[in-house]
Formats: sequence, structure tokens, C-alpha cells
Amino acid sequence: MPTIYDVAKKAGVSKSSVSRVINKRFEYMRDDTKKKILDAIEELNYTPNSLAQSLKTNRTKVIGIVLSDIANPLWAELLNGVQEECMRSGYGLMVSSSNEKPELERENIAILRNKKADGLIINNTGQNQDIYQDLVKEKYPFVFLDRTYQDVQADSVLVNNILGAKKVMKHLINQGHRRIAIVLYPTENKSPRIERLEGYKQALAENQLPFSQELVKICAPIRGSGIQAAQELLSLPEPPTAIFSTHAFLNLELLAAAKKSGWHIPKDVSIIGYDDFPWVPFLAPPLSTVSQPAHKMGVQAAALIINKIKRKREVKSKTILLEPTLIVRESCSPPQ
Amino acid sequence: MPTIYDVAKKAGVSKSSVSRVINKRFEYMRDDTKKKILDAIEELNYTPNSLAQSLKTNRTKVIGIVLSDIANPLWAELLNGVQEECMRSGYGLMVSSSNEKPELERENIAILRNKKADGLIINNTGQNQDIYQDLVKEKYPFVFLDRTYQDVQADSVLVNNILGAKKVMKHLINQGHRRIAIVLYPTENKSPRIERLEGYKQALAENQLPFSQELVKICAPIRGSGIQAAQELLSLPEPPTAIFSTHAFLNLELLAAAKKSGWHIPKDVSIIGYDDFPWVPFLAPPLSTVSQPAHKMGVQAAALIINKIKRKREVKSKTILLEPTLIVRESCSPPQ
DNA sequence: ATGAAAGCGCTAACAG
DNA sequence: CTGTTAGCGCTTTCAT
Repeated sequence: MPTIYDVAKKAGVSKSSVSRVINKRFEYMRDDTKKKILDAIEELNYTPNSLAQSLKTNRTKVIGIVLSDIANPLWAELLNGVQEECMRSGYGLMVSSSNEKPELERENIAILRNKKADGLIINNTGQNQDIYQDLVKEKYPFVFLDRTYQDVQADSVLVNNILGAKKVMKHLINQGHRRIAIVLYPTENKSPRIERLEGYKQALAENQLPFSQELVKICAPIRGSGIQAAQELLSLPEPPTAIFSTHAFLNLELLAAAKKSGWHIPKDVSIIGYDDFPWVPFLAPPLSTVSQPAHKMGVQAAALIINKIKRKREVKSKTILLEPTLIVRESCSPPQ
Repeated sequence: MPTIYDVAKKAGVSKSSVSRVINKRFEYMRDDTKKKILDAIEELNYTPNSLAQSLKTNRTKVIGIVLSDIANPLWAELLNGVQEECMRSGYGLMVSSSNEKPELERENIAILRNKKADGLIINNTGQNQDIYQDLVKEKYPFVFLDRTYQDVQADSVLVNNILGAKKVMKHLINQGHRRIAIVLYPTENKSPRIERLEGYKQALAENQLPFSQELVKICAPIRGSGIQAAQELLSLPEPPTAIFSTHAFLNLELLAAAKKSGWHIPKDVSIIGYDDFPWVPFLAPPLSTVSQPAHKMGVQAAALIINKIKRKREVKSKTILLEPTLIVRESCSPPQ
């Protein structure tokens, strides 16, 4: 690989001049030297060594993202948006996944920092407050994605989960449902989970419906827990007429439970889920869901962090709150 | 951030000794100096600057992956495997997606190379032979993932697509189907597409069934083309009794066509698809599909490239061929 | 068993 | 307008 020195030699100038060309500092440069250098670069097929540049300038033009669960197809869409925006701005993207494990999140953040990512997008596990605080303290640029963390003063790109839950509840209540259950994973400081539950509660209160603890099912974060939850709900003396699923995995487990137990959806019980995907219209039955703008979230998060990297000056921390959309299909009907 | 010099000063030794500790070259080091240095590192909370290390050693401990379409959920699973293996070996992972566009693939590979990724995993678009050749010529370590490229002598991690197609065909033929259609995207040098079609043809030949061009539907790589293909097939004077879909997106479009046109699957036509996901059992009807070991593919590809990076010596290029599995559900039945 | 010194490829004062 | 110089933080001979 040719170096800046080779170019300088071939063009008959100093390295400084070549460096000026690389960095487009043409202000005081004569056109003919510029041309000589450009020609030499062309001829040698030279590209600056970004490692050397980064060492010198302390900027890598790489951002890192820590996902909580890369297996969730929502993130695939989101990653697409992030990657798009990165390319647009000439940034590279390092990806990692914590699989909801706090230790892995720590490790991933450490790796990304060690590789000198200019900034981080963090879909936090909610279990590493000290690290998030450190980042703030050291003014390491980062944004929270999809999940915020209350005691940490940082930029975030979020979807309004209270609103999402309320849209769900409004739809069900309008259909005449009065006993509505919610299934969710343990909240564990994860803001979307907390807020969806909160939206559920608020909607009940606003409609003068009683809150009943037995209709709130916290599912262990393992496969199959949603099936059991559904079965328990439907075995209640006074079972719910509708179930609000707060997670894409749980959506499927509710369908599995119905299949297993022979319930008809929506005749026996209405189901409404979270997260929409291209295959959701073809499920049995086509599921009504809350759709989140994943791609847009990705673009915005990337744009935000890149912007933050560029102008390092203290800006008041900013939250971008996107709106979810309720998509009505055939999995809900008025209760019998 | 403390540098190696700070550690040396605090420990009262030279930078060389600190470097030896960082790189675990303890052979000739007295235990007490080792301890002094370790203590200083601890105390200062020092981590070596990986940019400086990389500049010196020409290794970044980063690998890059170029996906052809990050939106396909198959890659989410695969990425998970890649990322796992990367962490295990202490490698960072840079991700990009070409969205099947050759120019984007070029650009992504260029970016990854510029960032000095030690090796590349390429899910190629099949349209950039010159670049793949360059990589080989320059001995830049890379492996092809899921798609190989015939004229390029490189390592690959693949799934046996001929076998996949044959398993599909065997299942259908055993059920009594004689007119079986295949829908696919333009082959465009993409080995899985070529091979699935090839497997289809071979299976016909081996079972003394005629090959009929009208039963092969090449769909434009845009949304909705599969719907039209299905409608054309079913409007044939002698329509197929079964359709083999070779792509996860087309699976859904066939279901959409059925829904739109009121066909019952499998009564009116049997459908069998490619790629299995957690939601496939809940589709209407539960789709029989070919399942590919995506996670395993990711792990193997990462392991292969990391291995290749480590021992640079010329090794004969290696292909790992994994087996797909046919999962039978309810979307196929003997023809009427 | 340890240190001195050169240099990876680049940028950025500072001179001139 | 352009070149000289001094590093960025590390590794690696080569001495001792």
C-alpha cells in the first residue's frame, strides 16, 4: 500500500501538501501543485491509512451500536436505517448484541470504546446505570435507542409506549371489552415495558375500569412462558375477554396457546399484539398490532449521534419521540 | 486516558517492559517488575490504545460483514451467530448491507477495507467478480457466506441448495404432485437461486417428470411480483397443483395471492416455502418450509475467517456445506 | 532481564 | 503558498 510519503515523492512535494489535499484544505494551494498531487494519488491508487489518521486526530468515523437482542426482527429493520444513515455520512458501523445480559452489555460497550468508536447507540438492558453515568461524566457521545433510562441525562430516540398501550386499550374498550389482560416480560428498568404497563393502567383508570392484579401476567424471559400465562388467564374464574401482548415473541406464544387449547381468536378471546411485520397479516388470525417505525428510529438515532459527534459543544440533551400506529386486523371482536 | 508512558513512569520501568506485559511476553521478566507494572496498570486503569497497536501491527481485530439484505430476518439469526463467535475470539464486528446493489457492495467492501478490517465475510451480490478476484489476488482474507461465486477460488460457508430443492420436490412428488411450479427471483449469478432451480430440474428428471418452462416463474425483485406470478400460474390452462417458493418474501406473497384470489391452501394448490422462522407455524396455513441453519452458518463463517486471519499461510480453500431440513406442516396435500 | 531508539502513516503548528 | 518538524501511542529490534 502506498503511503502519503510515496505520493509526496512522486508529486515532488512535501507530505504536508499531500495531507492538505487529502483534507481538502485548498485555500492557499496553487492549482498546479494541487493537480500534481491529485495525479500522483490517482496514479498510485492511494488511500490514506485511516488508522494513522485516527491515531492522530482521535476520530475514527465509526459508531457502535449495542442491541439488547439482535434476534428480534424489529432490530433488523432498525439496523437497516442506522446503516443507511451511516453510509450517507461516511461512518462505519460496529454492531453487537447483549442478549439482555448486563455483563455482555458492559463488555460490548467496553469493546466499542476500546476500538475508539466515535459514539454509541445503546439499546440498554437497564441494568448498568453506573456505565451509563460514566459515559455521561466522560462526555462520551451516545444516545439511548428505544429504551431510555430515567436517571441518566442523555439523548434518546424513543417510541411513545404509553400512547401505544392506550391506543390498544381504546380499541378494545370501544369494542366493549371490560376485562382486559396484559402479558409482559419483567419490567427490569426497561422503559418500554414500564410504559406499556403504565399506559394500560392509565387507560383503565381513564375509563373507570378496575385494575386487577390477576390480569397482569409477568412472563419469565424464556420461551414458552407466554403460553402458560395465557392458559392461566383463561382458567381464571372470571377470564379476560381480551389479551394485550406487549412483545413480538409473546404475540406468537399467545397464538400457540390458542392453538394448543383450541381457543378461537377472536371468538373466545381477542388478542392484540406489539410490533408489526410483513408476515403478521398472514398469521392465523391476522393479528391487530401496534406498529413501530423501526427504520425511522434507526435513521434518527444515527443522525442524532453523528450530529452530536460533530458538534461536541454541550447541547441540552434531546429526546426524539416517535408515534406508534395501531393496525387493526381480525384478531379482536366485541366480547360474547 | 493514560498511555503506556504513564504506566512506565509510575512503575519505574521503560515502555518496552510495559509493552511486554500487555502482550504477555513474560519469558524473561522478573516477577517483581511484572508485578510493579501490573499494579501500575491497575491503578491507572490503563487500556492500550488499539489504534496505536493496530497502526504498528497491522491487525485491528475487527472483521467486516457485507450482507446482501439486512432486512431479511434470516440474517438477523445469522448475525447473532457471527457476533457470538466474534466476542468469543475478541473480535469486533463491522456490519453493512448492500441491499443487493452491486455499487453498494463495492462501496461497503471499500469502506471495510479502508477501516482495516482484518477479514471479510461476504454475502455477495454476484455482480462484482473483479472485486472478489482482487481480494484473492491481494490475499485479503475473506469468506463467502451463503452464496459462493464459481470463478473465484475462496472459502465459503454454504447450505446445500440442490439438496434443499430436492427435499421439497421429493415431498411433493411423494404426495402425488406431477405439475409443480417454482417461483424465484432472477438468478443473477447468485448461487442459491441457481442451485434451487437446478435441484428442481434434477428432481423432475430423476422422477421422469417433464420440465415445463411455463411452470418456472422468475419474479421481478420488487414487492408484489410473487402475487402476480401465482395468479399467472393458477390461470394456466393446466395449472400446477403445487408451488415451490424459493424465498421467504415470496412465501408471503403466495399466501397473499391465495388470500386475494380466494384459493384454499392446500386444497386448491399446495405451497412449500424456503426459510423457517418462529412465526411460520402460525401462518394460515402453517407453511411447510426448508429450514436453514442460519445461526450455525454465522458461527462457522466467523470461525473460518478468524482462523484464516490467524494462520495466514496459504491453506487450500475450504467449503463448509451445511444441510437444510424440510419441515412438514399443513400447506401441502395430495392433489385433487 | 531491561532499556533506548526507530518508526508505523498521518496531522498540524510554525516558519519562511 | 509550501516545507520542516514534532509528535499521536504503541511495538520491536538491538544493545547491554
